[in-house]
Amino acid sequence: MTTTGPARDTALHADADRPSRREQILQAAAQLFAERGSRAVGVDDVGAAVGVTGPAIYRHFAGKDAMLAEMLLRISERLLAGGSERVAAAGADPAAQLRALIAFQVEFALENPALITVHDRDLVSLADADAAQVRRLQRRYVEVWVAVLARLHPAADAAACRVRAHAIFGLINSTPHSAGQLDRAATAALLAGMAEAAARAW
Amino acid sequence: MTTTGPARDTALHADADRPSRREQILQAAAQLFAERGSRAVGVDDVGAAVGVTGPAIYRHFAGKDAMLAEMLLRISERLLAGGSERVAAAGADPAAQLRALIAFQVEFALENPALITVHDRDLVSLADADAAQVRRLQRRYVEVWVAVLARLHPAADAAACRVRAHAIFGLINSTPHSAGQLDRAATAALLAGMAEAAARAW
DNA sequence: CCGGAGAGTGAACGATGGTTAACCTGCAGC
DNA sequence: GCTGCAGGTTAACCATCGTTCACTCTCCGG
Repeated sequence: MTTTGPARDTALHADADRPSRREQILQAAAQLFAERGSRAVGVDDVGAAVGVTGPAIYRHFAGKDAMLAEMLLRISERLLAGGSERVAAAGADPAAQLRALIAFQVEFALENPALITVHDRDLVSLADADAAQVRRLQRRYVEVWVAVLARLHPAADAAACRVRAHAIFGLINSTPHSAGQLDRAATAALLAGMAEAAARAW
Repeated sequence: MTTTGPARDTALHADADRPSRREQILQAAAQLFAERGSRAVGVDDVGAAVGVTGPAIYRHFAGKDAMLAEMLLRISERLLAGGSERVAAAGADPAAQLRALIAFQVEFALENPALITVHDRDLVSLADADAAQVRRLQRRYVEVWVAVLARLHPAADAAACRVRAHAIFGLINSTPHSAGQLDRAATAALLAGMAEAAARAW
């Protein structure tokens, strides 16, 4: 197993638009973690996926856990930031806000099935402090949804809205399980329709 | 083929209503696997959870993988059998069949959150042959749903129904994420309502 | 009373895999 | 040209953990 040509080129004349080695590692790791689970993936595997040996990882990350922690933190941050942003941009109508949130989540899930998979499968593999941080971010994202759902269901209490939000996440985040069944646009439309129906039910 | 009858060996012990040691182990393992992930749980942990040492497990299972394999196979079998049964008992009306399937899945998910969690998180930790067997059962269960959904949406093709089925599973199987928010009955009603709305959307 | 099977124990073995150490290399900038 | 740092490499270290082994101990059937 020797290094192939292209990996060398990027190291030589650091192309600005080409992702850095660090980003390559994170992306490759996400893919592998999603396929086999983080604990079943060795540092050597991640290295091999980007054309280096295992210990080279330690030039870019403090360790395997740090890699996973950064991965999950980034996902949670992207979701929270993106969700908040879309709601703010959707005006004051809760129905429009809901549609914006759904569109965002569907888009994210279809664009990053590996991240979605790792996000909830490997949270338990995190050190306590990191897991707590990720959960804090997740909770805030959930509350963004809950705020919108609460305005759509004035009679429902927050707990019910939370259950509802998690259910919608589960619905939309099912994409890794149904990959390759339909083309992207059709899947997006179907999931968005289902999510909206589920959000409004009762 | 180590699948023996349910509680046959309880006859050996005086108190027959207590589950056999083998069943205790499976149940404790399911709980631990759900909490930390199967690869993070040691044989010693499972043993300790039922009051024995690690190696004692080997009196009841060929190994750790065999334990996980039996766990996942049982879940898949229970789902397939239960789903098929409920559909058959629901008569010819596809709407009634759908309600029966939803009620069954909701009931199962609320009754066995740990099994639901392990079922889709630790499938990747299985040996190839076992994983293939589990996936075969899962596929058959999905097809039970697809058959019902296809009759509700005559214009939709099988692929769309499959996406729909996975989305509904995701919705209902979100229970481990929203545990403790509402009481069981309220959660069941909410999820069933959302699932039905999602199933009928468009 | 006796012997065998089932169940459990503590100790040891071996593989796996994360991490570290020591060493190499090639461009950057005085 | 020297020097330094960024990034890689190989080899070794070490902890963890699944698994096996050689024993007990305790029922129970004959």
